[in-house]
Amino acid sequence: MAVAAIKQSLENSGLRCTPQRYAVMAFLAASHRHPTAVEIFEAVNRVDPRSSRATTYNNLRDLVQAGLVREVAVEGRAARFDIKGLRHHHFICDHCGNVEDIEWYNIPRPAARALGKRVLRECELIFRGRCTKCAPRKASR
Amino acid sequence: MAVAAIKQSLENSGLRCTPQRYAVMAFLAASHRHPTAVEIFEAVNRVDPRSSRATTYNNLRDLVQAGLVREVAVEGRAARFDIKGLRHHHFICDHCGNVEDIEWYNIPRPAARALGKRVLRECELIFRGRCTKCAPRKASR
DNA sequence: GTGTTACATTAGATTTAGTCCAAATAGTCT
DNA sequence: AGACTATTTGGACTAAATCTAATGTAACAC
Repeated sequence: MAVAAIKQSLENSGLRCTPQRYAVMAFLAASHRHPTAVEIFEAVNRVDPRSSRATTYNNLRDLVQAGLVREVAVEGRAARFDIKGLRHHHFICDHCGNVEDIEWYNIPRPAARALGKRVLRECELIFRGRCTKCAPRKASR
Repeated sequence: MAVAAIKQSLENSGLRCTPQRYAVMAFLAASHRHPTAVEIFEAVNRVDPRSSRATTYNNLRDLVQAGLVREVAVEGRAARFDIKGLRHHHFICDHCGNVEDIEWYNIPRPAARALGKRVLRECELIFRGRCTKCAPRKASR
């Protein structure tokens, strides 16, 4: 993702493109993993400009709220973050907790009856199992 | 779920049916909501026998590991637990964080190519939006 | 029954993840 | 420049969950 593209999407969302905010976006765009907030905080602080922990969390919250970033909750572990580029599903490794992308494909919506009066915003398919790295080993947890 | 049925499923999983463990299962079986660990802990402690916080967490961990209970991580909130009865999907309310069941229907598996060497254990469909209680109100968070 | 062993429970300290706060700073607009 | 608002900051704080080490309990063999 180019510098200008990040700037653009921040401004389109009514968010200022501050150095700290930009750094979070740039790191997420460059990373193909799904880092935790702490990983993002540390990565940003390895280069200038520095960012405080609170700012990293604030920015992640704002970016999620603006719909630019997705937050993925993982059982028993810290949440992971993911820039919203191509649509995709998620694979969560039972063993190491890493989140990986699975190529998008359409899934049928639930019956209107099953949904009732609920207002559906989005569906998300989550696969669980062993990632490539953890697959060959014997389960140990 | 009957007393005997709970006992049975615990023993089938190689878990002793201790009073504390039983109480967790019984509460989950009786509850149609998806309580958090703290809610379970408090509910169990309103009746005898009491259970410590650590025990509640231990038991939930064991039950999840045994496949009798499902843990649902919710962004920015405590995890919720769910006895594995009828298969179902989940609806998570953006507003109040409550988790509700959506009637099960089959979803297509990902292409073998997309999965690669990963070992798939299960798929889970998560819907997000507003639950019936939160739907009519204007968004406030 | 008694001993042995493995499984469970407990209270409380600890860790981890994340939020809150009030003051300082930096953009943006006119 | 001056006014105004968004943003950042460090540090205190909170909530969720885990760890620890001591104690208790149940099951099985003898």
